[in-house]
Amino acid sequence: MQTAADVYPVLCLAGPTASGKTSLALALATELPVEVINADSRQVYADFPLISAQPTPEERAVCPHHLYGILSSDTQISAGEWRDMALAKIIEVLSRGHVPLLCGGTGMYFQTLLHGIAPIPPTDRDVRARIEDRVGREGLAALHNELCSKDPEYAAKIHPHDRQRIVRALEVLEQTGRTLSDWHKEGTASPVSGPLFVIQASLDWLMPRIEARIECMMKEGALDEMKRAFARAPDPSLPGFSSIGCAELLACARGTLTFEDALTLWIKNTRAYAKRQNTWFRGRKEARFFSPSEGKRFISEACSAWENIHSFNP
RNA sequence: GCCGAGGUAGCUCAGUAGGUAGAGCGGGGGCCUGAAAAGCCCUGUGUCAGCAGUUCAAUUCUGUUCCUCGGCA
Repeated sequence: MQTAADVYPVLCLAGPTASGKTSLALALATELPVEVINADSRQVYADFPLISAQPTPEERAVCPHHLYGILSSDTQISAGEWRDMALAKIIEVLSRGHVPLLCGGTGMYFQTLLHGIAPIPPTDRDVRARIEDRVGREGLAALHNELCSKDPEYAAKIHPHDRQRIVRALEVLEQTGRTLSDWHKEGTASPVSGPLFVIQASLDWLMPRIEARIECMMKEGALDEMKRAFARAPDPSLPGFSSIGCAELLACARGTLTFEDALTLWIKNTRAYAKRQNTWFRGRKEARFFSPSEGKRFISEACSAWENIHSFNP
């Protein structure tokens, strides 16, 4: 049973890439003593401030920002690890009497923060590598069959081609001795609560902004940023390199893509990503949607939401 | 102007030994419990360039017109 003191209030601002989250967050900072906490799985990497569209130093100077550019490219982060870091930051911000504003585009991160995540212990990288190796030798179908007999409940939920989830399920089973579906039945209550504001922007509206942003990134040295990161850690399979744009820029640097083709591909992939984000957020029943032109409404609703929360948590 | 190769889904192309056609990409829709900017699923009727001919039947054969791309002039 949770007491009121165990509930940590937050404000959440989500939306697809290039929908204007950063500027809205800063606008809110003029009304409330906001501290922004990053809820974006790519903006945690220090080597890619430009490519992952982290707030600029000028933007960060407006109010405190947390969890941006904190990891090296070879460091893996998981949704659960992010949640633990974010929770620590939230508590810290609240202790200063400030407003934690979670801001980002990673739907799953908001999900884990607001609704919790199964308490599965971290898994060993070697275990996954071994299972991946088996996929290569025995074929995915064999491992899917294995999952069907060992954890039929979870196997029924995923597609036989879903390699990532098949491997994950077998890995958890091997390491914890419990099935994933079993783990998922554990209570996942979260001590964090607050409104989830979502910018709802159509792809038609987003596209010109995405194009402009990427062209701007190119001008501001995205290619150099990638080259520098690569010089520091010359392995594009490292976790930090999975931002959209990295593979495209790397191909350009290696000469397998022209500058123009890399740009086109980067834009295309970003569009597909924005589409997926929209699909994710659209399905959140607790979300409070607003259009990009309703920034003022967001500000006032966020302010009154915070006031309400505060009357319960003085 | 001549010779050759082509004109099939938004794009790149496959194909039909004559029975009105299919992949990839793109687009659209969706899923999502620790890699999530990841991963995965569903979704393709288009005068098969135009016209005429042969045929029960032509996108497929023949003729012709137009267009594109090479080569020769």
